[in-house]
Amino acid sequence: MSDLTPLQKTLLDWFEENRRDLPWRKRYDPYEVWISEVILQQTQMDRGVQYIERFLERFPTMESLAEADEEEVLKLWEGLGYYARARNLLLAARQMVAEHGGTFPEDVQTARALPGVGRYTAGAVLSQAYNQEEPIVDANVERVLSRLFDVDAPIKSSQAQSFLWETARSLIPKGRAREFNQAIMEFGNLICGKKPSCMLCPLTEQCEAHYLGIVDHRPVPAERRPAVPVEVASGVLVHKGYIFIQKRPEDGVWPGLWEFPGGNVEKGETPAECVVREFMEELEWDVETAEKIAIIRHGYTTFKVTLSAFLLRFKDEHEGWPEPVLHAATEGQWVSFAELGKYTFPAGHRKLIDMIARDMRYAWFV
DNA sequence: CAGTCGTGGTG
DNA sequence: TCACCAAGACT
Repeated sequence: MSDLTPLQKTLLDWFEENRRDLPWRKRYDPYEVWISEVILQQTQMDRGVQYIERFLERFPTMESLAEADEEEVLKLWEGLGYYARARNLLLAARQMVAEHGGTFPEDVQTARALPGVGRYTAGAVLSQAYNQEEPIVDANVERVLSRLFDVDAPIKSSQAQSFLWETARSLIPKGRAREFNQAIMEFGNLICGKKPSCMLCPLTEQCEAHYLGIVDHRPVPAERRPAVPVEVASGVLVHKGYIFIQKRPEDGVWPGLWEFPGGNVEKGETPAECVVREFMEELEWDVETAEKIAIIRHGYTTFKVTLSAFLLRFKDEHEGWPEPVLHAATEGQWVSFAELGKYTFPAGHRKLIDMIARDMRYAWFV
């Protein structure tokens, strides 16, 4: 421990003083670390922590998760996005119970063979749970290292990435990977953030970007394509007080989530015409719009979506329950409004449900 | 390897 | 209001 570089010592000392209480830091249990890391992928800490606590409360062990239903895992995931993570989590848990004695693998190759475990997550779990000297590079580490070493290549370029991973590996002090990896991430989160607090930083004297006065220009972001505007329309079909929902396919956007049927508004078509057409194409049902419920704006990945939502009814009288011919879903279901809470919806449709619940116009079926 | 995969916080 | 982006993985 005597041969720490100033950089290593400063980060470790800073972490000693400033480490936050986070869910997996009580025991560094491999299962808890793994769950936490997957939830935190592309997710901000403050938001992710709440999901971590709920998830670990419901599924405290590898075995309990392996026995879970996908529907329940998805429900816990609702609102987090990137829903393939949830299904991969379940698949990996079952794989670990079946093949690895219910524990997270202790070597990188085996760990990375698990669905949803990439370079970052493998290093994060192995270093934090087992104190193995495996590096990690996330957005926090990218900020810290790109500023300390003035990385001028675009941060996502293969050049920059190979430098970052090599550097991250070389910086790990012998026997202290658990502390150091967390230290550099926590530092990147609390001090060397998007808007860095250089006034509070104990590393300014070793920071090339600070010396050059270009901290705000590091890291160099990847050029980003502008979000494409998309207009969609969805319909809440009410029949005898019940609402029709369908389950999305296992691939593509929102895999395995439930939704109100609908689709993209084509050129020369109104949103209302779109919904009617979509119900015919997706379900072979002849419906008509009763009224417009709301317009909801939300974005996902490369799109910014304007969602027009309509209340629908069947065009013709129906004695019983018409059978849908599913063309865009794996399952269909008639449910009461109260039962909608048990299903997992994309954020935009969840917003729609909340709006309906609060609108007195719809008290008759809510 | 560049595109896909969400969402809410933030300035 | 809006662009940027976060403890990335997969194809």
